[in-house]
Amino acid sequence: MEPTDDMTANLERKGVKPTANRILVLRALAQAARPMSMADLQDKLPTMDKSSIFRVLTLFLEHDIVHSFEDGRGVLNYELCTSEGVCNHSDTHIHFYCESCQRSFCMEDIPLPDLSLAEGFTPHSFSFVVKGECPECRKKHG
Amino acid sequence: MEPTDDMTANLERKGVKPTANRILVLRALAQAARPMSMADLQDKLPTMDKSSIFRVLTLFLEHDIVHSFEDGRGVLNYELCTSEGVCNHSDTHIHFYCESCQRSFCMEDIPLPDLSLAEGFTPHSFSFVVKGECPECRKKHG
DNA sequence: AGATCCGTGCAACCGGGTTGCATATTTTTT
DNA sequence: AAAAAATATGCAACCCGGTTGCACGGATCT
Repeated sequence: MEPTDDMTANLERKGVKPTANRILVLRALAQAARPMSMADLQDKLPTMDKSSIFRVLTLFLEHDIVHSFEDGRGVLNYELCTSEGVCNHSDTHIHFYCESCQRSFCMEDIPLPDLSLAEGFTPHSFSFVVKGECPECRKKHG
Repeated sequence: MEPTDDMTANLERKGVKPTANRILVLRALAQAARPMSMADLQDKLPTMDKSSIFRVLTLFLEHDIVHSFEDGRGVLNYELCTSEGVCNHSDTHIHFYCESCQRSFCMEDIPLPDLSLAEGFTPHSFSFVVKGECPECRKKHG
């Protein structure tokens, strides 16, 4: 995990004032190294109010620090944008949702299939989720 | 639109007793010829209670009369299963969600891209949604 | 210091979805 | 046809994720 100094630097580089709460959220996301829902973050950050987490995430979204997507249940998940300059937006990769442990995974390596839509439909973004069982759960009780 | 007799026959063939409410829901879905959310159905069927619509839909799901999927906002949409015997489940085609008019469309003709998941991930179902603008909205204010 | 701005917590709200329960309505039994 | 059993419906209430109004509190500026 990155030390707090790096967290601070990251936030400042993206134009966000590094308050205590913002560092908490950023660190939680970095530690998880996996998309988290607001509920996940509330569990992990019991000192923070739900609305504060929400506002920090909203701010992070606006500043391309995180991106969000819906997991298989219609719940928003947030994950850190990886690359330095450009945000690795959710519409550039597929997500896997484990129906057993309710966790989301990024399938960064799998290329997005390029599909040709019907005439007249203008795509803005994509949301591709594969639901199933993750390797860990498969081992445990597969 | 199908006459009421056909609606009744359809329901009976799938093993569902054709009550007045069930025919109403079935007809609404058939008329729309497009996925509908519960909210859509509540608008279209003001005589029916929300919970009744919900229970009819749940029943229809169990009997492969409709299938459901999440549109781009995390809202469930329901659409009639087309083929006679086998249900044309949601995971067999892509959906398009128009961010302008909030309607969902089925892209039945577009083949599902076959993607190879990372080792150990077991897929059960897919949810592929493309968000953007539909032809109608594009014309109006595109 | 005083005035201002911004971040935060609390409570309340919203909308989609879901359930418990009591009342209809239909079906079965006699 | 009446009584009993089973099923369908409406109403109200609830759950949960997400969101907002508001007032307090700490930081910033001059």
